Amino acid sequence: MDKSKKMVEDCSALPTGWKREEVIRKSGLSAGKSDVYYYSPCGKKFRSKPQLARFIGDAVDLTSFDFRTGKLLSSGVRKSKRLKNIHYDYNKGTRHDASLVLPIRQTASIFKQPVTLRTNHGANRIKADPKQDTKETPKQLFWEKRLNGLYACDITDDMLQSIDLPDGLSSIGPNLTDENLIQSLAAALHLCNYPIAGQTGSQSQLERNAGVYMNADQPPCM
DNA sequence: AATATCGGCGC
DNA sequence: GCGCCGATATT
Repeated sequence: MDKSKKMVEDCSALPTGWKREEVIRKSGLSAGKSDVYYYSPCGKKFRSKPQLARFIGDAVDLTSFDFRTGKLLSSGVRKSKRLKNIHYDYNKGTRHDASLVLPIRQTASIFKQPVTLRTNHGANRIKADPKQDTKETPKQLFWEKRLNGLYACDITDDMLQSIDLPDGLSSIGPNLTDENLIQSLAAALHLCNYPIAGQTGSQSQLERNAGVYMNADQPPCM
């Protein structure tokens, strides 16, 4: 068989590193029919959607994934590349950005990997409703830096102007741009059901060791 | 033995 | 008709 490069293309609907291959049957009764295969980043070959689903588990929701075409099947798929990480949750009727599903580390591996987490020390935790407090999920510090370089746009693909940072608000943390802080605040307002108060630790503490003194539940600002 | 390819069952 | 996977061919 052909040892040169196979016709294997990157699959946009799956994590980076996954490949898709389509081979046409050239003989037999089913000549002309095609078979579709996928290759995981570690090289394992998959030849059916059930087989694929068993390996990726809950990491990716494949209900809207069409195995044959390799694309997300929905009535109106956005063609913009900027939106390719955004999937639609048909159960809840809400959009989900992969970068906002925080506790899952984003790697090329098909296996879910544990994320090293920092638990908030009780002393510097923001006071919150006890009922909601039990349901809180841990976050990575400065996770919103992953939002850098992403922009909102309207249906005509025109970029929306980001709003300016209000006076009296300063960002805390390494290389955090004003725009990134805006994104962080917007995400906090969207995701949190408790007051957004910013950081409460002293400035010098935060500068010295953000890993210890930062409150990951609050945006990196004060 | 491992992999590529086609057959064909079952939904 | 087609997805899926067993059966068979190929290396």
